Amino acid sequence: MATKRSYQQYCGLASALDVVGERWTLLIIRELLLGPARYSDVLANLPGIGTNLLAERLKFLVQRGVARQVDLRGTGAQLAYELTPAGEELRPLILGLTRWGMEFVDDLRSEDTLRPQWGFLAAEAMLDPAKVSDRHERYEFRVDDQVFHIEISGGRARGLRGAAVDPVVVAKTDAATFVRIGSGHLTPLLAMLTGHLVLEGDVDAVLRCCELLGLESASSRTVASRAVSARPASSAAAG
Amino acid sequence: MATKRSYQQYCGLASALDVVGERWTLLIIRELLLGPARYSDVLANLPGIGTNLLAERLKFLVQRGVARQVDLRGTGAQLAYELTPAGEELRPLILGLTRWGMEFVDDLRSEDTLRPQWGFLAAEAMLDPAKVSDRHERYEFRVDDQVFHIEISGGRARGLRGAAVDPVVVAKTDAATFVRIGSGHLTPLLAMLTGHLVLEGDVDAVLRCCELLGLESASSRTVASRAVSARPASSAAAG
DNA sequence: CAGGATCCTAAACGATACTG
DNA sequence: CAGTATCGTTTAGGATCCTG
Repeated sequence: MATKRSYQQYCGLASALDVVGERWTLLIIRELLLGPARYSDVLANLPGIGTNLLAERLKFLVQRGVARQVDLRGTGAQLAYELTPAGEELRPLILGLTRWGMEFVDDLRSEDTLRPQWGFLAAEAMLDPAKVSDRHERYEFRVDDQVFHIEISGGRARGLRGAAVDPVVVAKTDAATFVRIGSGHLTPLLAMLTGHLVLEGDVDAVLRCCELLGLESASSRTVASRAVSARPASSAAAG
Repeated sequence: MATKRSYQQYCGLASALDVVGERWTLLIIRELLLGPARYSDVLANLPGIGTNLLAERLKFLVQRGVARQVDLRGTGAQLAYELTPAGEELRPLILGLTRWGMEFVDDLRSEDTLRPQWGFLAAEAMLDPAKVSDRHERYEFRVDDQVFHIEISGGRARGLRGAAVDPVVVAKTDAATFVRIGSGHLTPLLAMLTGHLVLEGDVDAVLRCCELLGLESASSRTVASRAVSARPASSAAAG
């Protein structure tokens, strides 16, 4: 039994951390932010967590009203976990942390776990609300086998899973390249030149898309300015 | 030596948690959000952390560029830690977590740690940017020995430490009452009636202030609606 | 006052084995 | 598939003492 450890501070932050501050918990919630997921799906995306720990965390999150179990048996799928509204409220915070953490992403090591669906969260995190154009258009992303898109409408942008209807930009890439670009280790230009990124669509639309995501599409200033925080050299290329 | 454990995931969130996801780390940063603090100040506000762990965490945060050491000797004070710009970027996220965690604040237990300066963060977290009036005015709070205020100006609200110039509202209370009100265990009205809160100033200004902080000044709906998420019964009253 | 060294305990980890 | 139970190993957490 988990002898629930608490900070025992009369403070909102400490209480929040008593609920979601333990190791693995926010990563579990990240998985659920992508939609309902089965126990084994979550387990597969969190190498090293151990079955008992995952079960305990999920149970605790359900108990605290952050997640709930849904029984989809009958619809083809079976048991799954999903976030409650209280859990969904963490989305902007987790996206903010994701964005903040981009600065600390080192270049890919061989032992790193990588899942294409994380690209969806990365894209959501990178969206700059202040840079949304007033057009109505969609940018589609195909990261390995995952397809998602960003919809611009009414001056607001939002990320959606699945293919876009009539996208003005389609970007095809692999998960490693996607995160490399997001973390500033690679520019879209360089990724295209090395064949890791294929961009289709109107040039101006591509530029708007890069702008929206805070990417310097052509120059390499991004790499230069971010390199300060990390290592001296790096080796690229991945399978 | 701390054999830094990492999630080893190529993802912004995992990287963020590798930096600030360990136990105590965000609470240390909370302390630094209130301004530069000495080692022993932080230690005093985090009962149970252990000196070596605090030293290790601080060292790690400095190493990762989230905090830095400042030498204030000569100005009367001495060595202190403060946040770097990268650390300051966590402010909205930590305030968001603080707000989110308010729902999970149980009523005060005798063993809970409580610091009046946390009220400042709580107030900052409760500020609803959508409910800022277009006036120019200041609300002052005196929580035990701590004084801070909220300044409304140009349609924006911000929290500031210290006394306000010409405040339209002055609220005097103790730290426990302050957090109780913020977490919905108590209404301002009830706190006044029991003598734990003294409000001075124009009635309309008080109402605007409550509105800004998301407080139902008169009704008890707040308590009723929040009670659902927690316990079946509760015993109030404390010293 | 700042923080290093030590020691012990309590968790987390990872593997495996088991159950409805 | 969705967990529970157990166990050996590792690591973090916490208390205490010590030093510059």
